[in-house]
Amino acid sequence: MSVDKTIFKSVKRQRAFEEISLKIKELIFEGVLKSGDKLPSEGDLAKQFNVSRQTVREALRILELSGLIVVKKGFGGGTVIKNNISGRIVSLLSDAFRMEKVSVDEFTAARLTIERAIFNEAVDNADDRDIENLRENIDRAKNLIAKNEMATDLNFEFHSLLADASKNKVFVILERAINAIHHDIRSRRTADIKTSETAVRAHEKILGALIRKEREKAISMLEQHILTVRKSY
Amino acid sequence: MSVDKTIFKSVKRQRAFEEISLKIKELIFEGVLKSGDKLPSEGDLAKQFNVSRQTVREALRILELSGLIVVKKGFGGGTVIKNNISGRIVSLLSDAFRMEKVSVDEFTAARLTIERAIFNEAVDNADDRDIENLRENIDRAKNLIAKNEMATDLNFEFHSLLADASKNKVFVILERAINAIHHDIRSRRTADIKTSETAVRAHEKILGALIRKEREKAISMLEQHILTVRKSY
DNA sequence: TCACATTTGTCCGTATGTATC
DNA sequence: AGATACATACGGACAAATGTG
Repeated sequence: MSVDKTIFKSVKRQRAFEEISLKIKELIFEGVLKSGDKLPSEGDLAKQFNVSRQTVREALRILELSGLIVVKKGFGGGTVIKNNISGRIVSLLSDAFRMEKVSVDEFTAARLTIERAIFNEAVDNADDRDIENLRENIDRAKNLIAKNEMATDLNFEFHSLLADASKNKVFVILERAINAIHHDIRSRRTADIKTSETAVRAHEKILGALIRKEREKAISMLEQHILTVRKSY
Repeated sequence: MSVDKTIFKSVKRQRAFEEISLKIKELIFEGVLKSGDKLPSEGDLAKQFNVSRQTVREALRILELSGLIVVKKGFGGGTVIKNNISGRIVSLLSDAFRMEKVSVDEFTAARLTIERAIFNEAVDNADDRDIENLRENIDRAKNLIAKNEMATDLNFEFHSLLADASKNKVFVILERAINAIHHDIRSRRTADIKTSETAVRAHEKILGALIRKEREKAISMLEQHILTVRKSY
């Protein structure tokens, strides 16, 4: 019997900066380096890894583009561990959509699927705290609109809170990506306050259905809501 | 009425290498630089942009991590435009799942959702060529198994081909990510040929249902198939 | 097999910019 | 305002890889 081919993958000799970025990455994944921790300065890292500063810098670029660190210059600056992977995913998805010319319809179809699933899981797994967060989101949005202000960010947040309530981290990640891309699409057209208001009303109904665990009814409302938003583009 | 906050985003002064990477990126998106085109050497780029080679190199690292170029060393080497964005997305999703410690059950739940949606879309949109590719995949897998060899890669490919048939590029990207992560999970346990065989038989039935457009029946088989695989972990 | 040219990979030293104290 | 500790950027050099003649 032949051996699984995949064990031979990637024998390509690594470049020094790749090796270094991988080493630091492992330390982050293992929890040795936690969010907020500061890495040594470029010079120190160069000494420790016994390479030049240029090599260290390229390794840091990789970690930056992987959404694992942020770099600040000036006094007290330096590289700090900070998880921004989902931000990077969003950025790449945007690129992919531009390159592969993904249409808004394709995006909407995928969004419908995922939001449906999220709602279904949320019905089963939402706890009191989730319900409270969702209700608070709606209240704050309504207050803004009463003051004749847009509630865009809160309306996006509603869907993220639903994802939280699903208790599935995959959905949380995917929803974050969807939100960011949706935000990107939306920013290209002029917004009006009426849209915000319509959205909040839909959210309120969806929350009610979630509490009463009315699956079918809520999901068809959710679909309606998403398709209404899509039409406005 | 208050103005949308997002119009003020990112006034952060760009670093030179960011500016350069952005400029090249735009040329790629505009189609001025096409897949297969070779960029000038690092030295030439440094002269043209009037910066040092170090700066150019960091810009190239960004483009590399963005899945837009590949770099080859030595004579006849250099930087070539090549789209590998989805590969990068997959890699980042894997990172995100590791960071957030996504469980196999969470992953399986999300996978079920997406594969169900893919199959549904595939029923509507698959053309003759898709069917042919799926059938060929199964035939080749069966041939391997007849020779007592594993058909792991082909079995993964089957699901990718289904995603292709859905004609939704978002699903194609998501399915690739699922495959990569699944592959990662699977590699941690010993594989046996019986699993390959079971999978191919399931694939064959699913293809049959796809051709006959038997939605419900096929989807429940698909679910069964995915859950069987999950149990083996 | 062996030199050779080209291009990336890596190193060192130095200078400048920048945010905080 | 000035001292500081960083990142950012520059220039020149050599090492390593990789096709070609």
